Amino acid sequence: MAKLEAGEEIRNIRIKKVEELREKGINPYPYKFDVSHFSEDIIKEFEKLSSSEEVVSIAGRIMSVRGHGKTGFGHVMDSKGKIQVYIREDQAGKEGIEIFKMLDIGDFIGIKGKVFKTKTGEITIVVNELTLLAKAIRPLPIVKEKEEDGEVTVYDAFSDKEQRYRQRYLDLLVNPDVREVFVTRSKIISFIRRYLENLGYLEVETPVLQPIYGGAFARPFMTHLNVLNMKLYLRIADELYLKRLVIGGIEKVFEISKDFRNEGMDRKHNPELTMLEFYEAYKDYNYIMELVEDMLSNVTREVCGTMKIKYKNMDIDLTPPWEKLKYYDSIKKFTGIDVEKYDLNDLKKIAKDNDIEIEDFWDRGKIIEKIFDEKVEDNLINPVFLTDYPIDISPLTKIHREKEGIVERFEVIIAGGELANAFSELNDPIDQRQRFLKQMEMRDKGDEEAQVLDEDFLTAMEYGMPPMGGVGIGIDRLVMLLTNSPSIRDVIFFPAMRPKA
RNA sequence: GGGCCUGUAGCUCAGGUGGUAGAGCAGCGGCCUUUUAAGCCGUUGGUCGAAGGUUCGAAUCCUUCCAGGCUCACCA
Repeated sequence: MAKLEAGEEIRNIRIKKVEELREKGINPYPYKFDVSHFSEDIIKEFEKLSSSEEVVSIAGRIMSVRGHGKTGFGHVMDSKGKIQVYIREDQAGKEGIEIFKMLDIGDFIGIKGKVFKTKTGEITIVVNELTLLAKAIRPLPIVKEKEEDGEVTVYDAFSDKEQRYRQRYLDLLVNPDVREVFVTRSKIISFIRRYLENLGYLEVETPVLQPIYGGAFARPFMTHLNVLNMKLYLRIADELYLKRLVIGGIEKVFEISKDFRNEGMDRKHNPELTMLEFYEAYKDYNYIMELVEDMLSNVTREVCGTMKIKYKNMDIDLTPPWEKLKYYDSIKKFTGIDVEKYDLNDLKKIAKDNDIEIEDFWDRGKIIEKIFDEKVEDNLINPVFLTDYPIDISPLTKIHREKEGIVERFEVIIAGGELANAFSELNDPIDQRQRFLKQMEMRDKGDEEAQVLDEDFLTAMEYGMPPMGGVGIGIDRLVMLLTNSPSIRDVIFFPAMRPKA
């Protein structure tokens, strides 16, 4: 042992117990155990199980122990909940009691026995056979609960956020709410998948490793492919590959994927994030708006039981129809500034007058976007479709059919945050090339997040791309909203953390 | 990156105008055949985030560093 670590003593005692068990002929790590019921089933089917005197078998971790000499109580936790077990020597034998006395909280055990109710009315399994399934040699954080008039008071909750994120398995074991959040996350993703499949969408997988990254504004992660001695990027979006597939005739396509953005980490950002993107040929952004509204309001009802939810201290109603507001009108509404009337120099001055920091090389669109982010976004609590964005900040979006300088794009803002971003997709290859060139110009001027010209993508487009609508939806943000989680770290099992010192 | 705050036993936390540490739970040894924050008796356990400094003496004061939280900025 190179170094004595904290808790070494407890660990040594437990290792000694493992040896003792082996000496007694008990395998502390056997291979299997047949489970007949989950804890929850036993509680639900109690009447039947107790009158038939059926022997049930369950497995799980022992989470509390109360010994009483030749008897003892404890709670066993499995994937569906907890149930009390009661052991007594005249039922489980001397060996049973012996094993029971050597148990530590956190050990996996298997129980065979009949179901009954204690005199305090708790459904309990009386142990006929106790099998140790796996000995734990580190102590679990102990959480004690007291139930009084239906109110559960938690003592010594495992609450250190750093440790909870770093050792999520402990967090999951000990804090039941955490599991709930992730179960909901899974339900949300599964609902969306079914929803799109029912509409005839095909789920696909496109490259994570890309020679040229694109489809969003973000700094990428870089890596290297040894065999071809080439630089590769981890994707920041799926967009350009999914569009290639639509070009290839897959007219309704979606992907749920991890994207990677080499940017700051905070309550709303994690370097790897889960993104849903879907594209449908022959549709425009109006259609996508309807679809997104229907999908998100229904997934909300599915997992929350209602479309009226609470997020932090906000009451949010996702019942359709959602408000529609033109992007420029939203700025007018909350700042009084009619950005359309001003040219680049005017806007620079307005930004300065409003204490909005901008870079010299920025174009109109970037400045307008910044004004929006600073002054408008936080005010939008209930779902709103913001429509018709400046062309400068939307290089993959088709120009507006009626008005110059803007594009057919919308974002969904809920609770002051962007949840979805969608376009009538640009399918004119000549225009697309121009937009890329403009982005390259911005990059040369110092915009590190400007998009990169993708010749291979342009080639694909030049073979003909149907008109289409498409959208990207941040799944982590959606899960945050629907589980009332204030931080993105609460909806990602293993959020990015600095390595421990 | 800025500001504020935190880091003491396995967990949750006290202590702190400087005199090398405490509680509850967990653990360990007992007693106990319906307990449930079980109880009762006894008891172990900590280089007080790290390093350096001031001092006769530092968990406490100072500096730097590390990790984290909140917040602002940045961030499609």
